[in-house]
Parts: sequence; structure tokens; C-alpha cells
Amino acid sequence: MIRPFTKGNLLPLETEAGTFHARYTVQGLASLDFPDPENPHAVRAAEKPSPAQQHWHKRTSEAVLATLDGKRVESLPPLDLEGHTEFQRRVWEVLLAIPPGQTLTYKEVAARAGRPKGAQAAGQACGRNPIPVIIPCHRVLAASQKLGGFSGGLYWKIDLLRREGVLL
DNA sequence: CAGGATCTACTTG
DNA sequence: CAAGTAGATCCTG
Repeated sequence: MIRPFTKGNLLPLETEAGTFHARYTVQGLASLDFPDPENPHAVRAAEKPSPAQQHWHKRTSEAVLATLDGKRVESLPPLDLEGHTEFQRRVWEVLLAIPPGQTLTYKEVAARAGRPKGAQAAGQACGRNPIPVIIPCHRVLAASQKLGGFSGGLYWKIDLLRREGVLL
């Protein structure tokens, strides 16, 4: 995934599942990328973070590691969701409230975001989530209890759910 | 206006 | 069951 004109500092985040990359602006965590599937432990960048960013990165790392372990996240860094729409932010707020091991359907997410008939729009918003894992878009399934989609690759959706003990 | 990480309600093998 | 069709819905660029 190439992001040529993004701003902020990109910091590597080591896990047993590979090296994620977190990007921070002056406002907080702005995006999280999955490890490179070709070379999971490759480090794409290690820029010089501000003290605040270093502090945030520690919390991000703990949150990602906890989620990979199926555990509840204690605290999050500030999230920089600027540049997105009202509806998207509402959907992401809904996702943040889903505990590990639990799932909602796209329809339920839409309803909680205030648009009971906007299931497809909710799916669209999930697909644009810039901070997967932390904003747990993997905990949203189709109404048929089937998987639905996942922009990070369905492998990750299955793996993250399995780590939380969700059976499909 | 077309296109989605959808849903429901069909109909057909 | 699975797969296909059709229409409804609504946010996005």
C-alpha cells in the first residue's frame, strides 16, 4: 500500500504476527497499516517521533498487542480522524464500543449510528476505517452470520476473530 | 449519478 | 443448502 502524500510520522510496531506501521500527526494516531504480507517483519520506516508521539505509540502498541491476544484494550492514544465525514466517525465510534469476542452485523452498526436502513453505507464506512485492529472493523459480520468483507484481506479478519475466540 | 465490506424476499437446482 | 435475481436503502466522490 503506497501513501505518497500522507503527513505525520510512521513508526514500526513489532508483533509476533509481523510489523505493523502506525502513523501519527500532531493530533494523534491517524492510521495503522498491516504488516507487508510478502515480508511480515520488514520495517518500512522509523522516523523520529516527538515525545508525545512516543508516548502515544506505546499505548498503540499495547492496544494492538492486547487485541492480538484477544484481550480488552485498556487505553487508547488520541485518534486523529480529521478529514472524514460525520457518518464515518459515528460508525467508528460504534465499532470502538464492541468488546473483544463480540460481533455486530452491518445492519446493527448502521442502526447504532442512527441510520437503521443504512447497512450498505455502514459497510462502506467500515472499509474506510484508517485504523484497523484499534477500531475493530473485523468485529462486523453480515446478517447471515457470514464474514462479509475486509479491506486488509479476509485472512486478517478471520485471524483476528479467531484470536478473540469467535467461531464462524 | 453510479457504486459499495448490505439486506430481504423471492425463485431454482 | 447454494446461487441467482430484484429492489430497497443511503453515504460518497
